[in-house]
Amino acid sequence: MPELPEVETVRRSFVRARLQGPVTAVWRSAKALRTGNAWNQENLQALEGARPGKLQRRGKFLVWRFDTDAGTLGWLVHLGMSGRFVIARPDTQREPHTHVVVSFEDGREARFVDPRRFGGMRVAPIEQLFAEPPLSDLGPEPLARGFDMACLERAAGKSKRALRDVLLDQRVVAGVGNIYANEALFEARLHPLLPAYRLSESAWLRLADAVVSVLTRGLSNGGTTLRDYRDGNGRAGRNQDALNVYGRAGESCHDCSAVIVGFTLGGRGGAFCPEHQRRSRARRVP
DNA sequence: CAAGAATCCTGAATGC
DNA sequence: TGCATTCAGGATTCTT
Repeated sequence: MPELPEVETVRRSFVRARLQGPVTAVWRSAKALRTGNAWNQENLQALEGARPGKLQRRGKFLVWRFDTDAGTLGWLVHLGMSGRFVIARPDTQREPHTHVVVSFEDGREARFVDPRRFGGMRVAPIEQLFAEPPLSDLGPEPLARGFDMACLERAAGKSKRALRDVLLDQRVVAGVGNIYANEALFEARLHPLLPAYRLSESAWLRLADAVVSVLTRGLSNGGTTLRDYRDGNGRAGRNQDALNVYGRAGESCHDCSAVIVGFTLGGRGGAFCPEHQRRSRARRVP
C-alpha cells in the first residue's frame, strides 16, 4: 500500500522521466474508481492540450500542475491500496486493470493501473484543488521543516484513541499509513494500542522522531513492496527487508528475539514486539 | 464530538 | 481438483 515514501518515490521517477507536453490524448476505462468519494470527480478531458509542469506530493497524494491558456490545472492522484502510476511507451501492452492513460507529445504516456480501484483522481483549477478536501484537511508534512512533537501533541494529545490510529489519521500527520505507523511505534518503543493522552513529553518526542526516521529510511530504500507497489518505472522497493514488526507476527524480534504479536483494531491489522513495546513501564515478573 | 462500523473492490489465501 | 468463502486495507460516510 503506497504511503509517503512510496508516493514520493513515484513522484521522483516521474520528475526524472521529464515527460514533454502538451497532452495529446486522454483515455479512460469504463470502470469507475472509488465511488462514493465526493472529491473523486475526474474531469480528465480538461488535460487535453495542457502542458505538464511541476509535480508535487502532499501526504499520499500526487498533485501534477498543467498549464492551459485558461490557467493552471492540478491533476490530483491517489493510489489507494493497489494503485500504480507508471511511465510507458504506447506500443507496450497495457497491464490488466489499466484505468487511465494520458498521452504526451513526446510519445510516452502516464498510466494509472489499479486492480482494486481504491484509488481516486480529480482535475481542477490548482487553487481550488488545494482549498478543498481532501488536500485542505491534511495535517503537516512529516518530512518538511517545522514538523515536530508539538504537531502531534497539539492534534492528539488529549485523544483517547490508540496511537496506531492517531498516526493513521491524515489530519494529524499526512502520509503515514499502516506499515510506517507500526514501524514508527516500534522505533519509539510505544505500544500501538496505548491511548494517546497517556503519553509523556519524552514519549511524544520519541514518536515524532520515529515517524521521521522510518519514513526517511523507507524513502531511501525506494519504498516498501509487499505486493502491488512499484515506482514510475515499474520497479519494486527494497524497504520490505527493513521492516521490524509490520507483517512479522509470529516471527521473532530482530532486537530481542521475543515473538512479534499481531493484533486487529478497527478492521486493520498491526504488530508489535511485546518486550520493546509494553503498555506500562512495569516489568513483567518472570 | 468522538469512536466504531460499514462501504467500496479484487486477488490471494484458505476451507471443505 | 475445484468451487466457495474469507480477508486485507485508505479514506469517507454513516451510526451509535
